[in-house]
Amino acid sequence: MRPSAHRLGNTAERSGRDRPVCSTPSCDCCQTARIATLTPCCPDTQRMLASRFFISTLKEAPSDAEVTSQKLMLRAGLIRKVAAGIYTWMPMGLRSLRKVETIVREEMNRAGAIEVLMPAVQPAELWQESQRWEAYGPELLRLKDRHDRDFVVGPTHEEVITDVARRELKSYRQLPRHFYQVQTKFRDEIRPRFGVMRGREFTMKDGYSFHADYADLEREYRNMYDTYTRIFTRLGLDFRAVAADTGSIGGTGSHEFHVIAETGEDDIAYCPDSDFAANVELAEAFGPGVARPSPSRSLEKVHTPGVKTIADLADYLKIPVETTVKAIVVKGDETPAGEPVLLMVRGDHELNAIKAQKIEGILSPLTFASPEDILVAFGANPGSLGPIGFKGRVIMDRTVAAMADFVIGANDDDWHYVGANIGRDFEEPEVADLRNVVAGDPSPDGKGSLEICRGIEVGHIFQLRTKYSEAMCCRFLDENGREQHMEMGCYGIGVTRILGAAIEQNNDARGIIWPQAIAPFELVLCPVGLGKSDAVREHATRLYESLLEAGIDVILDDRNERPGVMFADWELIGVPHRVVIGDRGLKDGLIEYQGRRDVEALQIPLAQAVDFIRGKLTTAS
RNA sequence: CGGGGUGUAGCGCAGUCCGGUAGCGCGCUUGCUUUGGGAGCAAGAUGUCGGGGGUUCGAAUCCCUCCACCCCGACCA
Repeated sequence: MRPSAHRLGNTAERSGRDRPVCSTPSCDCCQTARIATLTPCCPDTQRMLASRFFISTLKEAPSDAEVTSQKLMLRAGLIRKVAAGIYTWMPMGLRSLRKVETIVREEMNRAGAIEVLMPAVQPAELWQESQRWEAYGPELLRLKDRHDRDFVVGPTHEEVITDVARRELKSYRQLPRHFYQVQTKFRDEIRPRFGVMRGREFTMKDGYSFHADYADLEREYRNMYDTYTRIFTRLGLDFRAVAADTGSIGGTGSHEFHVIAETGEDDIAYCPDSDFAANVELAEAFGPGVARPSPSRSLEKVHTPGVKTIADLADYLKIPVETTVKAIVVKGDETPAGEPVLLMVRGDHELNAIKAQKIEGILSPLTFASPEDILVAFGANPGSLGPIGFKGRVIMDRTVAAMADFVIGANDDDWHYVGANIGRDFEEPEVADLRNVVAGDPSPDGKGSLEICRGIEVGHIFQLRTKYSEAMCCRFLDENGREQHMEMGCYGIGVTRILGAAIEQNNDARGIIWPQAIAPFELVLCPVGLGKSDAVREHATRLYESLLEAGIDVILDDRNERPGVMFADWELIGVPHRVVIGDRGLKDGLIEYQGRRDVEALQIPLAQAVDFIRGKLTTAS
């Protein structure tokens, strides 16, 4: 430890202690230290004075900030932008970041995972071995060292960890093993956006588990599902585990963990009455579950001049959109390729490309038929298309299958049919799930109906199986002495993104409202008139000491700012609890407490302050 | 990468069309007054006008070029 003048002059105060500590936060020694040296005056306590900390708030956000969390993080001085998608974590933001990391580590350790730290820069050879050197696009940041050897800045660490595992784990006796790390990743996103929510450089907790058989992988997968649930609960976030597409990674099980927020990038369908939740693109859409009514109207061709869209049509005919049917023409993949296929979806529903392209005979990725092909096949242009008179393949959505007397294009420009009926007016088409689910649809698990909300993906767990162990020869000897590939699981948490998501979910006009568990400070103590009132100074100091002693993560705002400035700063920063101490209340022996979400402050007798605050901190989330 | 837009003081912006010695608000510095919701008065400091090239007596302004950043589309923690 570096000796400093102010400490040496304060020996009386530290007698009886091993390490130098000054006894009051606003003592002369600290006042001197503030000018004399940057060494913290009390490095061995949690002591935090606003005057020694770094607070840098902005009244206006930089104009390139887009979303709420980004603006607030910039304004509150949590982060500063260095380049597109690359940020410096300022002291205030770092405190929150560390708290998130700590919770993640505690729960990962508790779940039996073991921490490692792998390099950010990795040799190209490993990526070539897993074939991802080619498979990964420009998102993978590649670089050369001075010897002209290829490296990447790791966007993820499957290769490195698999390399570790194949060198270290030889026997089934060493399995299972779960290694995790908290590391900086780099993904050269085409379009970094939304501040810390989609940065290029970001912190991620990534864990990789190795198993002797699939049953054990499944066991660990459930263990991680529970662990993630515990982590996001402790973080104080409103979240949902969502069934996800296994995508190109393959494997059977995959869940995303989403923080629920209006500004999220993903649509999630969930059932309020059960645990069901899935990406809107993935949730199965059912029909109304009732038999198709029999036709009650005759088919009638009506003139609809200039009507091109479903909205126009409903508007023009003054009918509900739900009585119309949308016709979408896509390319088939059967020979001859590109043969148009007609898809029918109810007017107010949305075609789901993922579902459609999975249907046999439809070109994947889903491709719309060209206007020329449509004209040839239908004799009309988009806007007036329908199944009546069309000779090709027709597939209708389950909901359409239960409709009668609907409105559909007449395959004649500017004409539609009303009173159209399946089977009577055209041949019964194939039925498939073609659309996105909407709010009110029955839940696929049969327990009530679905709601739609938006979410921010903050975690993802999936079963890799043997994809990497096979590609990289990661094998072990089983109890029969036979060589086998390890089963692998992979579990990620977007640590930096969590902070953005937490703010998206918790803010108001004044600023951030941190969940207590990840607030940079739990409590701020604001003395009013610190510079001119001895009583305020004395009581604030004493109360501050008591709060520290009670183990509370408190900062004393000793900047001697005007109250308006202090309040505005701390509300922007989002500290969840505030205590104000001033002459006004002190003359009646009172201090003031206000929670960040509270409308009014409470007057609390000074004598009960610590107990009261402790109570508030333990009951708050 | 394709299409659109913006670069002027630490932050937010005006000035550019129509060339003539660069401005406003916030912030910053100093002094005095103030001190329960982003203080008042006074005095100050701060700009390669994104870079380079060109046109012109003269360029933030017109032309060319490069760069950075942002917005709209596919990826992902």
